[in-house]
Amino acid sequence: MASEVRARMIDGAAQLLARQGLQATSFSEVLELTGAPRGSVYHHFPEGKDQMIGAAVDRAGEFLLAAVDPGEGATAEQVVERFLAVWRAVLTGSDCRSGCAVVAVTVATDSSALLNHAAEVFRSWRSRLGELLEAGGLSGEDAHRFATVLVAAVEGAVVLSRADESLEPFESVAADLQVQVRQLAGKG
Amino acid sequence: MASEVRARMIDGAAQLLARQGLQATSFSEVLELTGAPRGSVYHHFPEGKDQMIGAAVDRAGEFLLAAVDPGEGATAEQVVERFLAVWRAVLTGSDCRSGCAVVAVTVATDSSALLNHAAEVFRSWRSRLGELLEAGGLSGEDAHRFATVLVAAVEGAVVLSRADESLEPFESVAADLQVQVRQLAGKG
DNA sequence: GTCTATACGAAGATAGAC
DNA sequence: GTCTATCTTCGTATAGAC
Repeated sequence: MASEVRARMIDGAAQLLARQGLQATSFSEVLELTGAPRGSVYHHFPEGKDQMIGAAVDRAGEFLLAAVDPGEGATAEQVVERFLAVWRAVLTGSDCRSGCAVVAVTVATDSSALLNHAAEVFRSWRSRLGELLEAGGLSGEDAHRFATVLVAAVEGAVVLSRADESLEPFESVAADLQVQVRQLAGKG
Repeated sequence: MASEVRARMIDGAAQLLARQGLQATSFSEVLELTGAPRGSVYHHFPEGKDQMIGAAVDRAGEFLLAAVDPGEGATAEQVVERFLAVWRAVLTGSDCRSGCAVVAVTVATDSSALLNHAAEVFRSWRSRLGELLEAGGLSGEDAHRFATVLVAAVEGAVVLSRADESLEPFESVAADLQVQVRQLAGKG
């Protein structure tokens, strides 16, 4: 199926972005990683590289939304723990060499189309986490304010851990965020 | 003077990194931005591009340390405000198109030498902010834990604001960090 | 849908003159 | 210290066959 090769390329691009950044996410690398046929590049992405990168950013966004979605009745603390668990897994599963594909694109592109993809992903994360935190017991105001801090702090912590080649910065920030959400939940 | 051209190139590279990322920070771009003579590239950086980038990362690190250094007797709140002010200025002075050079390198390189430069810069920021926060009234434990969150959250917020082409994510995170430091200062 | 071949430009790096 | 010229490699993109 056509879309199967396309999907593999998008997933591969997202992985490469997270691990090596935008520059290293070339068609050659994606083809090598996925085993996709070279001839299908411009068949599946007639608008070229930015189209593939944009799709990879969207994919990374959807992946996190799916991973963070709890069953019924998650507390705010559990929502935070779930979000942290996703990123902890990214770091531990790669010896801290992998990070966030969306951040990698955001800091390395001039294309306003790609920036819009990234902005939309971040907005969707903040929005969904805000909803889940509110459903988990926080006030609407606290929930949406804290969701923004949560996304920013975790993204920053992932960068720090990649630089440090160590989980320590991430875990330090993670512990602090858990304390914060407990405080907010306790005051309600 | 030889080192004057070299210093201009390093400053220019740091600016380009912050604004356009590692890929776009080519020798050609640096020469165009700084007006440095093309012939001096491998005179000043015999080890090539990574040497220039590493120097630019170090430079960005030192710049922030200098900018955040207060006069005598700054409170913890003032230390936080000062750190935030530096990054707010970076964003407002560039229509949110500029971010952090160190982050840009961290997410875009495989070189462990460059990662070490970045890690050392982040470590120096956390360490110095921790000292200043402790001098500003926080307990030693609170100071160093909060310094890490501060760096991570602000770096993440700068990325979010670049993607969003808006100061809103940054200011939302900034407000939250100020509330946090006030709480920590109040409990002491 | 996939292939090969190739055009085109950019970037890093080197050589040798001045 | 700086210059021009050049080499090599690589990445994007296109053309046209199968």
